[in-house]
Amino acid sequence: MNPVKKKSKKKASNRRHPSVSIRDVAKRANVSIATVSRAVNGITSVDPELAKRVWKAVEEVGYVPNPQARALVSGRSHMLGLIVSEITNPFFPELVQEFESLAVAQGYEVMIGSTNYDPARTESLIRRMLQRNVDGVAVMTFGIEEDLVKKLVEGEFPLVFVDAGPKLPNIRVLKVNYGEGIREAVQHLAALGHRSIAFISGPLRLRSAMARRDAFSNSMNELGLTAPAGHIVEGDHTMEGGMAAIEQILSHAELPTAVVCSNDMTAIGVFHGLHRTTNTVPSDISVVGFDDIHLAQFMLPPLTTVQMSCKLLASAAVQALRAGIEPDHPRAAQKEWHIPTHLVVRQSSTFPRGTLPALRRKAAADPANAK
Amino acid sequence: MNPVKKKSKKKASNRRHPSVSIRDVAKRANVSIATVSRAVNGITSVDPELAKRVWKAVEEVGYVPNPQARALVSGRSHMLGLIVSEITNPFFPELVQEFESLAVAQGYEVMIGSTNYDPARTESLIRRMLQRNVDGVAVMTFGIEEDLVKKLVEGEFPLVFVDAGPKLPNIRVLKVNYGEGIREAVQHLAALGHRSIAFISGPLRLRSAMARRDAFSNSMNELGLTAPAGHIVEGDHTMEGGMAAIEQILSHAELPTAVVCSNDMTAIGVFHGLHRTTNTVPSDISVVGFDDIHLAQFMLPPLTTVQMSCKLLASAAVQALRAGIEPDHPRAAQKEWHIPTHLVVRQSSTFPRGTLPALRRKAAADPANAK
DNA sequence: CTGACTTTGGGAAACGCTTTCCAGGTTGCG
DNA sequence: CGCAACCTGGAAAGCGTTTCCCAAAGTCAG
Repeated sequence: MNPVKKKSKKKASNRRHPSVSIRDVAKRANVSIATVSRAVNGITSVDPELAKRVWKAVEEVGYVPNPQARALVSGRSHMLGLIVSEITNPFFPELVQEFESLAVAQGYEVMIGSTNYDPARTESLIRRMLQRNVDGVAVMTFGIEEDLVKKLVEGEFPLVFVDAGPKLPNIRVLKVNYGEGIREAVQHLAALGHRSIAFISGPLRLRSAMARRDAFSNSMNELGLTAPAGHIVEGDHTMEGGMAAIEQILSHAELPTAVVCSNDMTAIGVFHGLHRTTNTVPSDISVVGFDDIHLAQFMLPPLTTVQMSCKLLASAAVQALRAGIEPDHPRAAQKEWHIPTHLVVRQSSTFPRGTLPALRRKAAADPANAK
Repeated sequence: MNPVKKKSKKKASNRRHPSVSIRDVAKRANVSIATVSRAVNGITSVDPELAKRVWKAVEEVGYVPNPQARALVSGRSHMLGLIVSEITNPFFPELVQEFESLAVAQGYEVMIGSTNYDPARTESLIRRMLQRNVDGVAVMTFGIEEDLVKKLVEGEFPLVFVDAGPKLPNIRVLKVNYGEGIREAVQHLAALGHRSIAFISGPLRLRSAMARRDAFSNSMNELGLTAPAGHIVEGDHTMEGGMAAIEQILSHAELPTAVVCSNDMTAIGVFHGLHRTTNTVPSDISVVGFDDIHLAQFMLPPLTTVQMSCKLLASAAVQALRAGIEPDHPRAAQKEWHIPTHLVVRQSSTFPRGTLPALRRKAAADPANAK
C-alpha cells in the first residue's frame, strides 16, 4: 500500500535465534565494530580501558560470535576432525570422549567419523570434513591407507596420524610404544611358566596390527621362545574375529597354554570361543588383551591386558593438531609424540595347566602376580 | 613502494583450500550467480535447459557450495545435533552410527555430544549446538531434565525426545514400547518356572528407567506375581551399578531365581557380581538384559535380553527431525513415532535351580525356549 | 614549537552464498 | 490492438565477521 519501503526494520533476521550481533555491541559500547572484533579477539593494539568497556557491553547484550561468519571470513572453522576406524569398538568411544572434552576445553568443536574399514566411507568422510572446512584432522584408525593420505595431503592441511605417516611438514605422528607393554605381557606369561604362547593379530594391512605382532615375536625371541606358524593367526580386531581365530588355533596339533591378543575385543571373542569348546580361562588357557577398555575389568574372569591410555592418546592428538593449526604454537616444530603402554595384570592369566602346586605357591609369592 | 594499490589480485583467498565459488560456475555457464544458486537449489522457476547448462558447468569446475556461507545467509546449517547420555555405553555408539549414516545420506552433518549425566556438561553442549546453529536436536538421553528442555524450547526449534516431552508444536517424541518386550521377558521367565524375579532399574530420574521398572511390575502383576521391595533396586545403567545392585539383592533374606535388568550394561555388572559371589549364570540365577547391544551375544553365557532396535530408533529420530525442520515435509504433522521392543532368548536364562528333571524336560519342549 | 614517527580506532571491503527486487520480454484477455 | 498480469533471469542487498587502509591523536627529538 504505502509506496515508502519499510526497510527501516531490517532487524528481521532469518536466523532462528535472534542472536545479537557484533553491531549491537558496538552500538552499546559506542565504538566501531572493528574495535569490538579486535577487543574480543584479544588484539593487543586496543586500549585496555576501551577493551574493558567493550567486554562490559558484550556481557550486557549477551553477545556470542557467530562461528559461521567467523569461519567464512577467517578461513578457520575451529572444528577438528576425528576419524576412527570403528565407533562400535568400545576403545574408540573412550577415545572420542577424551578427545572431545579436550578439544572443547580449548575452544574447538569436533566432527567425528567412523570409517568401518570401508574406503568409500572413508573418502566421503574426508570430503565432508574438508567441505565443512575443519582446521585439521586426527586420523586415529591405527593404520590408514596411503592413497587416502595423499588425498588429504594436498595443501598443507594439518594432519595427525598414529604410528606412521609420510614425513611432511603438515603431518604429526603419535608413536605408540607397543614393544614396551607387549614385552611386559610376554615376560609376565613366561614368568608364570608359559612356554607355548599364541598370538592373534589384527588385520595386517593396519600398520599398528603389524607393529603389535612384531613386538610379540621380538619379545618371544628375547626369551628364546618361538611360536609355531599355526600359533600366530590373523584376526580383525572384532569379537567375531577373535572367536574364529581361537578356533583356528585350537585346531593346531600343539595347543598353546596362553594367548596374547592384538586388542581387547579379540580377547572377548577368545573368551567366547574357549567357552564354546569347554575350555576355561585361565586354568586351561591364559588370555591377555590389548587396549584396556573399561569393559576389560568386567569380563569373566577380569582380563589381563596391556593398557594404552586413551587419555594420553587424545591429549597428544589435540596438542599435535593445535601445533599444526596455530602458527605460533609453542610446539609447532614437534613432529612426534610418544605414547607408552603397560601391562595390567588381572585374572585371565595364571600358571599353565598341570603346573605343580609347589611352583604355583612359589610364583604366587611373586609380587607381579598379586591381585 | 608503488603508490598504485595492488588490489587487482583479489584471488588470494585465505581459505586453505582454493575451492571454486559460485562465481566460477556462473562465468562458465554464462549466467548470473543468482541463476546458479537457483539451479543448484532446485528452484522450479529456472528454465530446464538453462539448469542443465548450469549443472554441466558445476560438474566441469568441480563446484561444491560452501556450507558456512550457505548457513550464514540462509540461517540453516544442515547440521543435526545428537545428544546421548553416555557415549561409552556400547548402546550409544551403535545408535550414533546408525543416526550418522542416515543423516549423511540425507544431506545432514551430525554434531554429537555426550552428557555423562552432568547438567553443566549438558548445558554447555546445548549452548554449543545452538551457537553452531544446528537445525534441530535429537535428545536421546532417554529422559532429559525439564529445565534443560525449557532452555532449548525458547524459539520454535525442532526437537526430538525419547519417551516423553512437552506437547509443543516443535517437539516430536519417540515412544518406545517397553511394556511389550519386558512382558515377553517376564512371561519367558515365568514359563521356565521362575516365581521370584528381581529387577534392577536404571537411575529413576530418567523417565525411561521409570517406564521400564513399571513395565516390569505390571507384567509381574498380570501373572499374579509380586517382587518384594528388596528385589527391586535402583542401578545406574553402568556395570558398576549392576554389580552393586546384585550384591544388594543377594543380601536380601529371600533370594530371587532370576533378575531382569534395565539395560545390558547392568546385566554385565550382574554377571560379574554373581561370579564374585560364586553364583553361576544361569544355573543359580537367570539374568535378562535390555537393549541387545552387540556385545550381549558374546557374554558368557550369551545374554537373554530385550531388543530395542537402534536402527529403528535412529531412523525415526532423523525422520522426526527432518519433519520438524523442513517446512513441507510429508510427515510434518506427525508428533509421535512408535518403537517396538522384543525379547531375544539366549543362554543366560533357564529353569530355576532345583527344578525337577521332569519339569525341565517338559519345559524344554516349549518352543519358546528352543535354542 | 614543529615536523616525523608511532599508536589507536574507524570506515569499508571482502568472505561465498541466498534472496529480494526489478527490468524486460511474453502471454492473455477485453 | 492495447494494457495488465506473468515469467525469467540479472543486479544488488545483505548475512556477521575479520582485516586492510587510513586519519586522527599522541609522543618525542631537534
